[in-house]
Amino acid sequence: MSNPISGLPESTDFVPCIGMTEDSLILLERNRCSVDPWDTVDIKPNIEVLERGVPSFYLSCYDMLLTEEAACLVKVSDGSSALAVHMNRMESREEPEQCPVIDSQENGLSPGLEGQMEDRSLEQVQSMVVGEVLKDIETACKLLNITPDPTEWNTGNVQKWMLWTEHLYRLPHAGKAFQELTGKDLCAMSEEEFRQRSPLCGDTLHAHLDIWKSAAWMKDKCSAVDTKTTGSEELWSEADSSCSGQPIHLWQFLRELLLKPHNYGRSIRWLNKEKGIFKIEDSAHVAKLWGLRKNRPAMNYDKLSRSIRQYYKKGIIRKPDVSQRLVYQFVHPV
DNA sequence: GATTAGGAATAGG
DNA sequence: CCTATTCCTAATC
Repeated sequence: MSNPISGLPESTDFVPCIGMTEDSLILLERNRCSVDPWDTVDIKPNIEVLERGVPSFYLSCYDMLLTEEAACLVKVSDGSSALAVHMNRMESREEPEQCPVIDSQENGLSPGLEGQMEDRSLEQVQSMVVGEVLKDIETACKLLNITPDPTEWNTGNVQKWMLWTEHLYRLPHAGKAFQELTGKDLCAMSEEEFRQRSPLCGDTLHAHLDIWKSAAWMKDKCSAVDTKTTGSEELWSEADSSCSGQPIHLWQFLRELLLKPHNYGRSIRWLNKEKGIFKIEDSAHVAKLWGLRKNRPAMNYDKLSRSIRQYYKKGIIRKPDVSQRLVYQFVHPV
C-alpha cells in the first residue's frame, strides 16, 4: 500500500480497500488510495484487520482516530491539529470543538454485546491507525532526512517535504509558491493562505501538514508521559544507522529499506536474509527513493547500480554466487 | 530493452 | 581523500 505519509509508489495502482465509505475518508484514506506515483508497498495489516475484524460497521478514519489517545491529541492541540480537524470536519461538521467521547457510546446508546465488541475492536483499530500514521511519518523522515516536527524545518526541509507530498498525491508542482518559507511559517499558515499560494493543491498540502503537526505533537507530549499508547513509541525512539551523522551511504540506505518490508517490500526485499542476498524488485522506485534522499533528482537505476558496483572491490556488496538480475548480496550480513 | 560490468571524468563533502 | 555521480561502451540476459 502506499503509506499515507511516507508512501511512494509509482507504478502501482492498487487501491487498498478498507471497510470505509469513500466519502468519509479524508487524508488518511485518500493517501492510501491515491497511490503516489511510485511506491509500492504492501497492504498494511491494519487494513486487513479492519476488513475482517470489524466487518459489521464501517469506520471512517476519523472515527477510528477518535479514541482516547487520539482524542487527547485532538483536544490538546486546540482543535487545529490535523487529525482533529479532519475528524471534526467529517464527523460533526458543525461542532468542531466537541470531541466525541467514547464513554457516551459505552454507557447509553448501544450497551449490547455487539456494542462492546465494537468498541473494543474500535479501540484496537484506532490505535493501530494512529500507530501506522506515526510509523509512516517516521519512515518519511528518514527517507527525506528531515525531522518529524515541521516547526523545525528550514526552507530546504520545507521544499523537500513539498516535493515529497506532491509526489505522494500526484500533485502539480507547487513548491515554488512556498519557496522562502520555513517550517514555522508554514505551520502558522491557514488553509486559506495555502490555497492562495496554491489554488490547486493548497488544501491537500495544508491537510497533510496538519497530520504531521499532530503527529509531532503526539510524539512530544505523549512520549514524555510514558505513554503505553500503541506500542508505537518505540517507533520514535528506535535508533538506527541513519542517526550516525555522516552522510548516508548507499549500502546503508538499502539496508534501511530492507528493514522495512512493510513499506518497501514491493521495491526491494530479502531473498535470503541470513546470507544478505536481496533483490531489487522495482529498480526505478528504489532509484527514485535514493535520489530523494540524496537530493539527486536525476538519479536512476543506471547510476544507482554503478554505485553499487563500486562496492564490489570494496567488499561491501557483491553479486551472489549464482548471478541473477537485480540480485545482490551483502558481503558481511549482520 | 533492460541489466551488467567497468573506465574515466567530475562533484561534493 | 573519499564516496558518489555522471556518462559511456560493450557485453549479456
